[in-house]
Amino acid sequence: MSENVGRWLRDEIENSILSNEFSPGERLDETVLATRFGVSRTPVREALMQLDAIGLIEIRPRRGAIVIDPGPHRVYEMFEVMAELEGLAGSLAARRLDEASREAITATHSRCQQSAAAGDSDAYYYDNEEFHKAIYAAGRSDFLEEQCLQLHRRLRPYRRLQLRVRNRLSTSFSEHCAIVDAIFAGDGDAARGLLRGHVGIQGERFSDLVASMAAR
Amino acid sequence: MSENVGRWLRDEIENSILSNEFSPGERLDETVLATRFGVSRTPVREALMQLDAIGLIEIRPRRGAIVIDPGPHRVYEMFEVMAELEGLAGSLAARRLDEASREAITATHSRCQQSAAAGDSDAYYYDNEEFHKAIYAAGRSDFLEEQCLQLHRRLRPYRRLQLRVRNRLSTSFSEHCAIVDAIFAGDGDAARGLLRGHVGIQGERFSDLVASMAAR
DNA sequence: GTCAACAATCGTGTATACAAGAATAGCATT
DNA sequence: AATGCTATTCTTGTATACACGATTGTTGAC
Repeated sequence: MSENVGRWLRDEIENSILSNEFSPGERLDETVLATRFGVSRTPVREALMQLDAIGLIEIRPRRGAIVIDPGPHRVYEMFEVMAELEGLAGSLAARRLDEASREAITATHSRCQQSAAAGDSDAYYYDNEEFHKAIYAAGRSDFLEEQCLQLHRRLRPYRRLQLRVRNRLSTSFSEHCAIVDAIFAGDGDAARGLLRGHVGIQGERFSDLVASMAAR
Repeated sequence: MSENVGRWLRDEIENSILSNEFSPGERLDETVLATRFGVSRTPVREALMQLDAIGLIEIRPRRGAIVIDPGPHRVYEMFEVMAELEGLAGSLAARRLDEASREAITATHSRCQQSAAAGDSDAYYYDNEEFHKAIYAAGRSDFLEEQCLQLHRRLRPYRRLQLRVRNRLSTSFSEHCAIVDAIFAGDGDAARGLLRGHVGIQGERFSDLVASMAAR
């Protein structure tokens, strides 16, 4: 547990939302949360205010907090921005690559290879995250890295849904290969384009997403 | 004043920070703020938590809140991301332009022309903001628009500093012209590239920024 | 004279009490 | 029976009280 209850609650509730324990549209009652976590309403309120500021919930004055439901279209927009940011990170990584980042990317990439070969979708889900985080870090822009990590978190549930789509696993890995090649070759523009394509969800992948969102 | 004191305070303190009334590194004492605004500590704390979540201040547990000092390098990184996001907005705008957005861009653009011609740097500062906001809106992506607006806000003080640089006003406006042409021509890639160049601060413009930041 | 330890003070973190607005249910009236 | 009004209840918003940790100042020892 974090140093103060407020932050701990924020993380706790945030996770509950991102893992769909609190469904979109659901009302978050301060008193209920307070008793549930065995604290007073004060830290609960502070956690909620932060989640509101981040954009995970909406606090309607005098009417309580509800979990925001992004809806397919907004999720698409979020992936669109994510693709752009990752593209930037990739292009920076290609230009600024140092030994440590190179090793981190290689390591996570080969772990992806293993889980892809094993067809282990859960393992790949985790390794894939680490691979992308290695690229964010390799970009050597603290601000960009933070923005990427934040959006990455918010998109986590939908990414998980996506991996369930047939063949997505091997497709994803071969895209990773091309990305790694571009970055290691120092080709920023190529890395940017490949990452944009890899992260963005166009065409039928969007309908896959909509379908899997509706299926929950 | 907003519906509840907490939000009002958040906006109030946020503005005070962005307008440099609270300098970076300054300690924000809850009690002092509470008495200053004539409220209790509770809404002050809620406002501070939100500003912490946004990234404007840092709350160190049991040690109070301080205004974050981005420092030249981090500001550069923020402009880098801003450039990327605006580039995306521009490319979307070029593809999705409708009549209303076209008119909004035209209107704000011509207002920029007037203040640039008049050499009125303060007026240009304002009109420039509206011009960029018109492009965000024209992209027709709510999420992207929100992200752009938020970053735009945070970069506001530095943008103002930049305009003080010699000749920046007319240079800026001629760049606007090219951007408008590209968007109206439906050339997304061109719009993206031009906006990236317009917003980003490379080369000597970065040293201009550092110099003006140090001069404060 | 300097450094360390202890005490006092100040400020944050949490709980609780109180006030005010929103939702709801019951009653009356048409 | 349906609709509108009122009263009650429930939840949020704000204030205040209390506790605990951090900071700082003072005193004593080396």
